[in-house]
Amino acid sequence: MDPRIATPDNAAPGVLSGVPDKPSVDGLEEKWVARWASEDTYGFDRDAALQAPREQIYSIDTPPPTASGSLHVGHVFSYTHTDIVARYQRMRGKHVYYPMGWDDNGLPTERRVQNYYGVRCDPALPYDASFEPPGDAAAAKSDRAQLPLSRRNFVELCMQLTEEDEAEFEKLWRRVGLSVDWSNVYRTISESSRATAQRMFLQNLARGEAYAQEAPTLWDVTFRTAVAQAELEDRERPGAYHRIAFHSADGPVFIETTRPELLPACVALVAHPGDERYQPLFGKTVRTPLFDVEVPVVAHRLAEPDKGSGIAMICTFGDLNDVTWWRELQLPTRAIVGWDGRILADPPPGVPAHPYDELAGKTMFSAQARIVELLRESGDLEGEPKQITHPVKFFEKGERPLEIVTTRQWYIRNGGRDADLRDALIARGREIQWVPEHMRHRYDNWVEGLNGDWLISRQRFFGVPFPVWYRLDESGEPVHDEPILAPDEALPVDPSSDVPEGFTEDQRGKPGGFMADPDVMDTWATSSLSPQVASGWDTDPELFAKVFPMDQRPQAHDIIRTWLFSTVVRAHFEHGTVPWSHATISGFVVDPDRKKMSKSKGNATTPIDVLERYGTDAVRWRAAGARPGADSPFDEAQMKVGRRLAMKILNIGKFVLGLGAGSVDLSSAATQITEPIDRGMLTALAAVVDEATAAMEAYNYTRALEVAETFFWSFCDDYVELVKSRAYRSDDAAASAQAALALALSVQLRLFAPVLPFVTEEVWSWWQTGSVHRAAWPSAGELPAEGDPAVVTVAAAALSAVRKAKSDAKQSMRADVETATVTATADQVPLVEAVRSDLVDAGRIQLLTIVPGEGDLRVDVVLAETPEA
RNA sequence: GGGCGCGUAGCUCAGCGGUAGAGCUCUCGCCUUACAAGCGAGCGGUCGCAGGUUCGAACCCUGCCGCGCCCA
Repeated sequence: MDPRIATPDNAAPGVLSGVPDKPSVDGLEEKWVARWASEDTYGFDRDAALQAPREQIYSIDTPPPTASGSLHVGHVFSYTHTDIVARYQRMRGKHVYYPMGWDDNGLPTERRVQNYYGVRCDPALPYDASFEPPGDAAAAKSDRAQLPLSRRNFVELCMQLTEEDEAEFEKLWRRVGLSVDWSNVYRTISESSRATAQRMFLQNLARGEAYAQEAPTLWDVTFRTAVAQAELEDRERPGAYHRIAFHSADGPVFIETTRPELLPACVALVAHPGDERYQPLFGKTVRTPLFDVEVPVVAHRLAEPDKGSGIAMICTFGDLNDVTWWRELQLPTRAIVGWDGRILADPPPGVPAHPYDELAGKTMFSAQARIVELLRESGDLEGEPKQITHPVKFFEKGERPLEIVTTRQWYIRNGGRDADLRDALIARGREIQWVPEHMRHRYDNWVEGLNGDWLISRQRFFGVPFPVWYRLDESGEPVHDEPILAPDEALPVDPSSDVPEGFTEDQRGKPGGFMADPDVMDTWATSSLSPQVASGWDTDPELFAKVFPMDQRPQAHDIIRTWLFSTVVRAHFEHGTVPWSHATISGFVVDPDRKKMSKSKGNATTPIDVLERYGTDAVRWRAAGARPGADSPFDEAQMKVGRRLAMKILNIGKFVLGLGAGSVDLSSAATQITEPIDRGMLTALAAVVDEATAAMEAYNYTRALEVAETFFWSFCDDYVELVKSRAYRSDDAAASAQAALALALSVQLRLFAPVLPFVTEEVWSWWQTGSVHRAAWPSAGELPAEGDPAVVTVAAAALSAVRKAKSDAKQSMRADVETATVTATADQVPLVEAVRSDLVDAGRIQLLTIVPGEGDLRVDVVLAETPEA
């Protein structure tokens, strides 16, 4: 038995057995986490839910945390927000479908495995069944020292490490008190998730919503993978404008460029159609310096007259504008940038071998240096390069500027190239209830700014492969136009080890044989299916029909453009609906400098430490103080306040139950409550219940907590102080107080239960059966409606005035008052009279006089003589 | 450059047309039989600035200034 729990022998007289002598918040997590698990308090009753009407179900599309990462206080806050809502909905009697997922898919896991084991994936290597990871991982930090191993071995390590990580995460989440149904956990890399992702992809493909295309693509040269628009970020980088002369019959035409090394890739010059300076040149041609290639001068609205000389070279491809110009003006392609970010060995057609050979194989940096030398020698560089800083596109996880490389990639349509689809997706956004409301602008903003379809293929290893092979023709070239798709019953497949029907493994990579599609899906392409994966689209259609579209998608605001949007796209195509009715957007926890807390910045606070020092309830209390969508600073002083509230709930519970409230029959309590102040207090509580309920319905858990808490402190400090001596007695007036205390405790424990699950459960367990978390959310109907709350406020004001007199006289609150004269308005006089006896007891007043008067309530106090110290 | 949000007490934030609020901090008290990891009392603000609407503006409107985030 827990030593903190008092046995009947040492329990205080009149206190229920099981109530500890000295309640403590410490140790409650261990006790209740174990009990909730063994009693399956948060289990989802599938059979009952299937019988229930849809509105009796509440389903949550929990964000699967990145298993390879580590959790910080920010995660604890946002997951707590969701849990508060889940607990509330459960208490409202709903079947709460609240699974947990792990995102163990993608680049972060790859990197973690590389660093943890000191290995790297080399897809060319064969599988080694006896492979054991090196024990001494720390020694192998540098890229060169990493041990190469096959893709299958690498993926096995990914699976292994993420499983360990996930076990740790689960332990932490349980300690945080998440009321997740832990029998329902999914992994984004699991067989069923892979099957879902592949099946959904094939559906998209069959309906024409997915397609492959050879096209210029933003390319990270470090990771050697394509990246999507959503993964871009602009960074300010130094650069220089080079003023370069193109040659025409009428003399030189000067352009200014930050990328002179792309000169051999130039296919045209472009100026704005309204730019009078260049009107005469439109439709004519000029010749490039050094290479002497003839290129047209064209007009396009995207050219910026006030940038540089107002005329620019179009290269294939220097930036996204080049891609637009190339596409819209139907220009030729002269690609010179390779997958490794170096200049290709051979010049594009029409470009002379010399001086191209001076650049071939060079990095962009050295190529630029060399071409500047050449231009200077030929006299085509005018003046010195002008240093500037300008925004350059980067992969958000990358360290080198992106290049644009023409590759074959898979895309899903997202409205970036289709106005009708874009409008339909914006309309979907309007069907979603956003919390807070203004977050929908982020969505609209993003969808309206899309400039291409969603690129979903990545040239990586640990992810869901495309379930596709290609036949190889007689010369060994893949026939991309006729992809071989995996049959539905075979999913999930790994085309790099599975063989398509009609072929044998020894035909892999041979002319006349086949090859696998080498790519894996982008992490968002798989996580965009979290509602389908979590709800059993692929595994439990009956359940899926019941819980989808889901009720809530909780997430942070930084991934509205990625996770949220892509989820909407997939549901729109597959189901013709939104994926959920509500999107609840939590803010960040920021450090004292208002910087987002993140592990990479080194300013993250480890949650376990905070949870241990202040207790889970204290941390959850602080989390609940951060309103939906609002960033909130991490401040340890606030945790202490939460801890104090948790302690207070334990203490008031113990006290109230000890006063006799523990033996009150709650079902008939209302009939025993006769004293005006008791009825007034409960009627005030009824209003609090209504307000808290309305706030919770609007997902405003902060407001719900605030009203409950304000009431609670005044309940403890004023009401309980006023009635406690009466409650000690054994007459009808005592019974009234005891019944009121019991009702108030029951209601308040339930109001606090979603935010403070541990202490409320502890106190509940002292006198009730079952879990408070399965009890009904309180309703105003449980409480007397006709009491006058003003009785409590007037009595509290009078008591406060008496306290002030004692405090001013530097006396103990126990000091006797000889006379107290309350001056109150005519309306208030009967109210004060109604609490006369309680007031006299609480204030230790020998003679209380109540007189009518004007203005605010006033109490004139004469303290009794103090005995000489 | 566009969008969104935010500027209220030293700090964190409520309030969003009717006499400026809470918690923390700070100060001064109090062994008070639920709680000293507690309790009581107090100090503290021209509500970013400037106009406007109104009998009345922290709140509504306009324009600035500052901060943050998202997108170009």
